[in-house]
Amino acid sequence: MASAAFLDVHFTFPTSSSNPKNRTPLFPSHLKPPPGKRFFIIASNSSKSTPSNSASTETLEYPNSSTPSLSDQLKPLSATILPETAGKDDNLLQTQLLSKPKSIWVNPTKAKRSVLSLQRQKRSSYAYNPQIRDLKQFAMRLNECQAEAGLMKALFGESPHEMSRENALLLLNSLKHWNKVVLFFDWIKEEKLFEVDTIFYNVVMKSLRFGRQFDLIEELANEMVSNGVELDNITYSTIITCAKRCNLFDKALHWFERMYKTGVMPDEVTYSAVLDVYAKLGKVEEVLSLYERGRANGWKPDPIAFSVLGKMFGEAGDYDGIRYVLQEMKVLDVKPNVIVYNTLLEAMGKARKPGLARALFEEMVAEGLTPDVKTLTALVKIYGKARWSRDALELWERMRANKWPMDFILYNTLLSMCADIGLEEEAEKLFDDMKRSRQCRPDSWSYAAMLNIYGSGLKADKAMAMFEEMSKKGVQLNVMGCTCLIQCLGKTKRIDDLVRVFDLSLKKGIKPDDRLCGCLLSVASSCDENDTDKVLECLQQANPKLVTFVSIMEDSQTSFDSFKEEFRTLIGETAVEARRPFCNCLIDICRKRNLQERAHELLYLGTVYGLYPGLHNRTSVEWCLDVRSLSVGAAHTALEEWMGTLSKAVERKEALPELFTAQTGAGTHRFSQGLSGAFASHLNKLAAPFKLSEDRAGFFVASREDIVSWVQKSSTPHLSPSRVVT
DNA sequence: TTAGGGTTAG
Repeated sequence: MASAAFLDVHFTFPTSSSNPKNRTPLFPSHLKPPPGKRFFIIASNSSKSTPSNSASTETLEYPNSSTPSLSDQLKPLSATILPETAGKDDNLLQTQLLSKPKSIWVNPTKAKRSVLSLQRQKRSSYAYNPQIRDLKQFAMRLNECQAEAGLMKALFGESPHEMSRENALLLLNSLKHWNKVVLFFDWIKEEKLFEVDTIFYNVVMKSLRFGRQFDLIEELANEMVSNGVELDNITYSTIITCAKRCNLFDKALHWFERMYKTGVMPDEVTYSAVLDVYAKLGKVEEVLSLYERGRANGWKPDPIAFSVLGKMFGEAGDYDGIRYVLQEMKVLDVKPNVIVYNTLLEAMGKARKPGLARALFEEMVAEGLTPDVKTLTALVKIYGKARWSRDALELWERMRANKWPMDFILYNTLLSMCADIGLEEEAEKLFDDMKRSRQCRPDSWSYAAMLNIYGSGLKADKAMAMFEEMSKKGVQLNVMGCTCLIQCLGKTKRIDDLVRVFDLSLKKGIKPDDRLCGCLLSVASSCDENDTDKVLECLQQANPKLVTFVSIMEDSQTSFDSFKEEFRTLIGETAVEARRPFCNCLIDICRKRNLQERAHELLYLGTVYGLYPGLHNRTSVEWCLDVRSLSVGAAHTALEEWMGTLSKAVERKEALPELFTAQTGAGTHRFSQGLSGAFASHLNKLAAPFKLSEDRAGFFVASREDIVSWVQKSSTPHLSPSRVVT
């Protein structure tokens, strides 16, 4: 019988070796657990493994009722037994574990106790059922029937054939909604037609999983236990994956631990399902620990297990991890299938490795695999984010030449890629393709991508035409499309159109998010007073607290302390990605209204709350002000603040570096254009001695001598920083 | 296609 158990769970064997002295040592001497440490027990009293899928009849004794959780148990394991093995190849692992007295659980020539059964659970075969047609028809009738529970149960008795075990199973499999499946199952039990066994429970659970009814699944599992019906690997994997899909990860792990406790050894399906649970929890160490443990026991992971690992490393943006997965597959001679390639491509994208993603894709094609829509979607997205226009366009050509499959997500991803790279004509062509295609009509995402393209190119007429077209075709505008359009209308100063679009959007049910509010605030910060009021009226409907903050900001009676408190509350309630834009726009508004001190206070607060990380960089040879993530007004404010700081440093005769630089970026990014020019004119206004660098694009530079002489020449204390930020 | 695991969109 299987008798692996986790950790310091003591168990007794009702066999000749129940005396601990007769057992093979649990750990090789070099792997003995340090005193007081808990360990994962994976060894056994027997040199032969007898994996079993059935519930154990062995008595398991527990020293106490509070068994440590699996993750607690895994921690000491990963920290002590196998810490340096993760990420290394299998040979090394073998060498490490075989170097001293032979471990009973790593010797590949011997079968051994393991954490998983190396044999997948066998399914029972079934004979062809000649009544299948009638029963399927009967199932169809039941599926269409809307009757209440009592009537449904009466209908079950009208089966065209005798309700034998086989017929009932067939019918159970053919019912679509979990509600009816449960009703039918209850009926079978009430009628006592035959004993329901594990397979029946498994079929019902599968249906419940589809309906995400974890509570009901757990109820059934407990019913099995009380009725003495065996829970097998299929039962456990269904329970575990249902819990996972319902985001009940603790439940998933609870049932996994329970398997071991009741002596059921997981097979590779259950095991990889659990790897995925840990992966989804972001518990990389635990996943690797289980993985290595399985490997040390002779498990040859299949593509599905590697897909789980690949996805996990992708989520973590861990490139070394991705390489590890590739390496392991190579060592074990496991050929990746399309899904594994897709997962690894996604992962490469998340790890920001476009070149390696391209190489992997070529390898996949060279292996003779045909990329599917997910493969292509992943790659298109990667090229777009990397702004690799040539590769993106070549790929598109290839897709058409090879007649590779397309779907609406891929079309939309291609459109988004065009927006990222600024390929207007190509996007228009794609959009037309899409309109002509039978399966893929443009939807909200497609239109949002087009609005993004026209918006960033400031093509307000075309953007408005898209907006009208959507309305005519009955395509719902989404919040992203709305944001792109509003941004475009704001930048092209079509404020009346903007107000109309905004009002219509609200009527159509758009729920403004913080990005849209940031966009409105940005428009408000850049137009004349009359228009600003119109935009703030829109903002009032979307985010009244933000508008209130603007008036607090303008009120000279507001003390710094209460201003700070208001700012803290506002930013705390704002989505992370919109915080810096909010602060930038608020500073711009202050500068436009000649509220310089408030602008400096906002920059200070923004820095304190971490909205401008890396604004100031100091080394012994160079002090740099990096304003690339600032708006024009915020960059001006930061420059003034910095020059004030530098003046003080000179006056105090502090040690200064040789070089001072201000980095604005070269303006190649479509959002940062204009910052360099605006910054230069402000330098000019302050008569600050920075010059555009000839050899470092996007940098303004000044020497120590320049700065010192500038300070000495400036007789009046023209710039006194309100609060020094360094 | 009749019981279980992995992959796509600001």
